[in-house]
Amino acid sequence: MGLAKTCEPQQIEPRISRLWEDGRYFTPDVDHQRKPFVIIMPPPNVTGELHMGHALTATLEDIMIRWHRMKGDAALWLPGVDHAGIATQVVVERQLANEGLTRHDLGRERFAERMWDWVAKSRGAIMHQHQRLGISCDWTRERFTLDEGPCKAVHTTFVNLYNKGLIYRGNRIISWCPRCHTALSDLEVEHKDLGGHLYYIKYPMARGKGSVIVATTRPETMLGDTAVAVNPEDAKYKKLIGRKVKLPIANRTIPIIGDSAVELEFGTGALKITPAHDPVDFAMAERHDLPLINVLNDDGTMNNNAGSYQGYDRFDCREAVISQLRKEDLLEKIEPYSHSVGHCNRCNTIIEPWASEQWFVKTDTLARPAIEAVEDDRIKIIPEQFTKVYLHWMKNIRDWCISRQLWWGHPIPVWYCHDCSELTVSMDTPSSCNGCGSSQIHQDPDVLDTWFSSALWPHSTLGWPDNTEDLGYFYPTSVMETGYDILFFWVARMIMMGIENTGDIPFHTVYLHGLIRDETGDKMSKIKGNVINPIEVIEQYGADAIRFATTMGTSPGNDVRLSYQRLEAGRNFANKLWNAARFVIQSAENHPNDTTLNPDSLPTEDKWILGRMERTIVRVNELLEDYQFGEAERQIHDFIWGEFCDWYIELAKLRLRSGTTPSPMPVLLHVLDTSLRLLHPFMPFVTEELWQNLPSKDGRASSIAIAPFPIASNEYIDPRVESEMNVVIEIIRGLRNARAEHKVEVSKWIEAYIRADDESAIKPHATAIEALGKVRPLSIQQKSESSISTDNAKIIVLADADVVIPMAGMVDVNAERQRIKEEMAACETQCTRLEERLSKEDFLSKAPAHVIEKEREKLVSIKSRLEKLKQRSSELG
RNA sequence: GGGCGAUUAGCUCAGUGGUUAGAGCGUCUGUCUUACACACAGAAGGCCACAGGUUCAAGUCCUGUAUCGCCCACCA
Repeated sequence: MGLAKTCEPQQIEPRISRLWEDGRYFTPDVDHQRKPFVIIMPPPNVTGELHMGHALTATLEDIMIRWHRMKGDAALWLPGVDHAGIATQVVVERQLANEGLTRHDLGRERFAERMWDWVAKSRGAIMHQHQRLGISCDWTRERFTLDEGPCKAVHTTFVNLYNKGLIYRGNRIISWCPRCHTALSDLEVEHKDLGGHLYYIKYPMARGKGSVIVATTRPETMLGDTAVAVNPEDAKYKKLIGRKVKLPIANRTIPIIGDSAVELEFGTGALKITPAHDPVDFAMAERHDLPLINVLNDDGTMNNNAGSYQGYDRFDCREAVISQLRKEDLLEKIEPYSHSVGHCNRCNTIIEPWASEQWFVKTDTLARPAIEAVEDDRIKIIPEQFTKVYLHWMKNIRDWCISRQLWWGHPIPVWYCHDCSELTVSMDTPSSCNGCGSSQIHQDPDVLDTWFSSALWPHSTLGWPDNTEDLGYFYPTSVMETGYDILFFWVARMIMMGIENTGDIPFHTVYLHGLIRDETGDKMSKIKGNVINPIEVIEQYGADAIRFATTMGTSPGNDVRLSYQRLEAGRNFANKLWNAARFVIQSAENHPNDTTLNPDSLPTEDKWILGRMERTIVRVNELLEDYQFGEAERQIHDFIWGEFCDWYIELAKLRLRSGTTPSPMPVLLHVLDTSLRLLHPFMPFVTEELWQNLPSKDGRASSIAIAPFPIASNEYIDPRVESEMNVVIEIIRGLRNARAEHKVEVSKWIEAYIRADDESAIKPHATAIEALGKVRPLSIQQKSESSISTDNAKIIVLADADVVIPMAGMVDVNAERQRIKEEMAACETQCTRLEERLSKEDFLSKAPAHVIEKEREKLVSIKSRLEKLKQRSSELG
């Protein structure tokens, strides 16, 4: 049974997946004889389906892992999924909403059951979708952030950091999402410039006349004001410090304080202070010992501190306050004002700064070694420009709010006592208070930020805090490959926590890829409807095509615009390879005895393709070492399509048909086999399927996935062979060019003469030139035996040989004269330029010898060409 | 307000100091030539954003400018 005429991924992929699964090729053993190469996969959220970003991540990581596995390393790629706190809770809450329920209707326990039902479904779906991409990770080691092991790691870390004073609880300003009902870290707040207003409000002096005018963008927060601040250097207000103003609407009296944080130039120079709802004000309140008045509920409505506005939504309250102020003639003016407003990065709701009791990680101590690790190059970031970004963030890091008011996540291992103020922080559930021994204790109801467990991922997945064999062998890991958008969220925190927990860096290299965008450069989003679903694409174009489309020709850190054209290009390349292989395999069936490659008697084209392949292998290995996957892939693509298929196979066909010896069969098979192995990390399915169909299987690995990656021997790299073949290729191109230019019918055979300086270099290729240039007969002449009639001849001048094709009635001698004239002019210009360069003292003394030599050779060849052009020109008269 | 990136063919992008700057897609001309029309053959198409500088040599390094994009930042 032969191969299908077209590459059909839908037929191939399931079969190959099974082959890999049955072979257990992707589960490495701890083997101290071998070098480990380890990637811990960024765990996708258990929110549901994979998107294109995951496909890109998976592809890049698979390229690295497959390459190292083929090189003989113990390649471990550990997959997993993330419980993804808010994101997943939102998904399940939305399902409940469809049933007319909220999580409160169910209660914590039943809600947790729903969550785990969802996880079971989603976790399997993610694994299945990943497998369809053909990725070679070790599913036996798959982890979930809420598995027992990672949970133990989380608790251990929390307890350790608490005991070291690096985790603390405090009443501080945090960003609050009124829709998610939870605190967020600074990173989870997205700042967007919004067109708003700046409201100028009069605060009348408590005693005497006059007022102080303050400017604010959020007038509703004035209900929580506890002071007005001015700059002590401000001549205008200096004398007011210490006096009091009457807070309108609330009818409280609040002091005027002096603080240098107030900008003289901004607004009116007087600042209303709302410590419970603004970070700057909060800091100022701490300095001046001002009271905090919280006026907001957790859902963004006003609380009982807002007096008559209690129950108002914050934005309705703003309107109401403004109209009341207007009534009282306390609104000086309203100016349009564009400013940056924080939004929840999950639900896009405008966040509120809100003073509340939360847990924090003290980051400065943790950041120091994380900075050093990157500065002294123990951790290398690719592309390099992100090193600066990382260091800048790390050096300005602020404490990390880790408590979330959600029901889904790692519970905080802290218990409060009803009878005393002592906290019990413990790995295991305690039965009594550490301080007074009371059994009246209850656990903190909050959970940890999802990124807290993610920060431990590289070591928690390998078994930490237990001293497992995997941890000892596979940690530190090799490469952390992820998107640049989570450099701070994840990478930075993994470095801090990895060093803190294990004393060692979590990975040696950080490879950051760009974002997948649509063909117009927009981010893909469900709302915009421009999402390309990877599974649909796999079904339509095949997994190899999607892998090709997302990585071919891309470079680290740069965004990828994905289009259907790119996907088609991937599919087309797979099909091209498929058919080339099909040709080779079928030919091998017809020539079963031509199997041994004899290096001593190879024709030029054999040596040429082997040499070109070796060059490709050298280059590809260099590029892979250097994390230039897109460029490596392009090199392989260009070699397979542009050299192997376009030239070598075409030349080989002629020899196969005529039965010439030596047969090209061994070279065809060798180049195909090597090409498949070179390409395998990039396009695993089609290469495996074809490799399984290669005729000789003696002593070979059972899967291309564990076959050796090609290494160049440099045996066949020979510039003389390359230049000889280049002449042949140029002659053939010239002939085809001439035919096309003169619209000679494809079926028509024409005569041609080649005038060559070195007849012996061309003679062996005469048959090839005849066949591929479709000329017959072809005569090769010494340069001296000139004088070919030009009246009815079309003349083509080639680099190192002249080709003369007599074609009665088809010649335009004038056009040819013109062409030659133009080419001569171009040659002369270049000649002059080269002569100038070669006469410059500086060039000769400073440029490296091989560059000078090259320029000299170039000059010689151009001069000889010029000679030929002159001769031709004179023949034409 | 700081920082980073981009600017190369009609479009999307490679190009990591050294020939005449490349690829895919698109366009135009031919061709179903026994591996492949998801293909083959050929062609057209570039002041490498702009201005200076360094260098024997610059798309590539430096400085500045412009446009676009991104990240960070507590001026209400």
